[in-house]
Amino acid sequence: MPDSSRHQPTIRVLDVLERLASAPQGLSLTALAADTGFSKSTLFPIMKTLLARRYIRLAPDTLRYLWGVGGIALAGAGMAAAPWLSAINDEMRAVVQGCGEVCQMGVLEGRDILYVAKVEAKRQVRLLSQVGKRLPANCTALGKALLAQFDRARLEEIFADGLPGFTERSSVTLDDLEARLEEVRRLGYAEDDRELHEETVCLAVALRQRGRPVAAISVSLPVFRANGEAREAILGLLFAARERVEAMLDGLPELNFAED
Amino acid sequence: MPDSSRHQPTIRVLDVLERLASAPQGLSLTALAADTGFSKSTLFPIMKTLLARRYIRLAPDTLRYLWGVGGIALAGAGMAAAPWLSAINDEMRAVVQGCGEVCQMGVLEGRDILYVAKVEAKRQVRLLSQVGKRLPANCTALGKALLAQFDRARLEEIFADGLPGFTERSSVTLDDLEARLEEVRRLGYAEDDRELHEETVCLAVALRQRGRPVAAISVSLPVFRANGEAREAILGLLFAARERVEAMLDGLPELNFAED
DNA sequence: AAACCGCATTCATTTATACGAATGATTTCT
DNA sequence: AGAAATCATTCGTATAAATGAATGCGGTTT
Repeated sequence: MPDSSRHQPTIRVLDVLERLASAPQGLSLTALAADTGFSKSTLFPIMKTLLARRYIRLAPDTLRYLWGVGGIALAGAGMAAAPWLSAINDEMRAVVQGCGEVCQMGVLEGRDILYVAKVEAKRQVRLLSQVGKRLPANCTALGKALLAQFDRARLEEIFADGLPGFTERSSVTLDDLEARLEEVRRLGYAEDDRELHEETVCLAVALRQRGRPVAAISVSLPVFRANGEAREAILGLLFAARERVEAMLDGLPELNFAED
Repeated sequence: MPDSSRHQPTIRVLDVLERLASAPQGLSLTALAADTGFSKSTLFPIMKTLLARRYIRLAPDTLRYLWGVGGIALAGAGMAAAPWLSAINDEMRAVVQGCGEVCQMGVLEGRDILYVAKVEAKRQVRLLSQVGKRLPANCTALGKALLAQFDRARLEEIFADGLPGFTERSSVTLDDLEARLEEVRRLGYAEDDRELHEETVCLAVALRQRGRPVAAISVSLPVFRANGEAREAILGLLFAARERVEAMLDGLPELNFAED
């Protein structure tokens, strides 16, 4: 069936941009073809065009495609449309500077978390997430931080197709999820303890605009570094960031993340 | 001749994204078709796909396409690759807050200025530029701020195909351009007095990383508001922003805007 | 030095997309 | 209230792009 919302040429371009956006050290054409599932000959003219428009550039030594100034220009445009993104990004950088772990921001999209921004740390963690990608909200700290605003009825709507699981610790029943969300409401933050990935822990707080959660930020770290001391420090940073961001958001017109 | 660097499907997607990126109040499908030169039926499936991926969203009341969270995610990726962009953007916002006029940032690309970021002001100016677009460097304040680093020989290389002109005040000879660049070096800022557009004036300063200019920021305003007092105020803001940005850039690894 | 690997690039054919005209739905003007 | 304008959407056909196999190129191994 020719579904007009699955226009292949457009999908190809977006996939390339997204894949490249979260590959700081770049990707070769072959690697990109393998990653996206499109043939090299299909991608070739696309890459040439993106190069000509400077959305990407070729690493001078190795033949790898990197994010370029054209793409950065889009980022500039995005910030013009969403000035709060830049401010939140600064707070995320402060968090990363404070704890040395990667910080991410996400918004809720149906039953998924859409990863919207990321600030890398020196000590890298292998993450399943990447900017532009989606992961089930019930398996992520970001997701649970945002799902905590909903009652049982709303959750049933959202997860009408069931709760996907990644590891054996993932909440795959509504009852389990609801118990964890109650915990989130009580503590003021959400946690993902190896629910998405066996070796990764995440802590997240929701960011509210005039009481309404609009996004969430999280810190991810490998389980072997997630001792009590580190967690305390990270939570302190997240709470401080939340306070500053919310003060800023309350002064802005309403952010709209309407579903349709 | 089928030039692989002018792949139409890719161009269409980029044009749509760029056009929409610099339209804060959104565009209808028809307006977008008129703007980009593609037919509505061509754009239709592209828009549907961008909608499905949340790159754009439909304004609930009016049927206009707006920049969406998916696009914002790309912006997040761009900022992850270019953290300095967010910092510069903050300085640009400070400039706009100080003078109430639009502030833009650009990088040099051959003989053109590529507009990389923009912070809008309440009092809008009709600008020829928009984020992602290119304009001849010799006709813009941003361009001249950055061209001032080059000697005669390098300028001859860059403008081997001649100097394009927009108004009768545009510098269309190398001699004229060079005299103006000398002025830029002397004063420490560049000016475009109705050289791009009959009713617009721009002031720009180059941003240097360890002495090497990497980008420039400018303020644009209509000629009827460009009195001596306003100019003084704007230059003060630009100089202050430059100082803070350069202090920040000097602490970062080298920015790469390689041509190829 | 010859054979090999990983890479970008080209080519002919199949296949999917783009276009302009026509339709239907909604809003704006008189 | 009626007419005109504006908008999204669909359709058949002309056209442009996608595909996988084949080619060419630089560096590395046998």
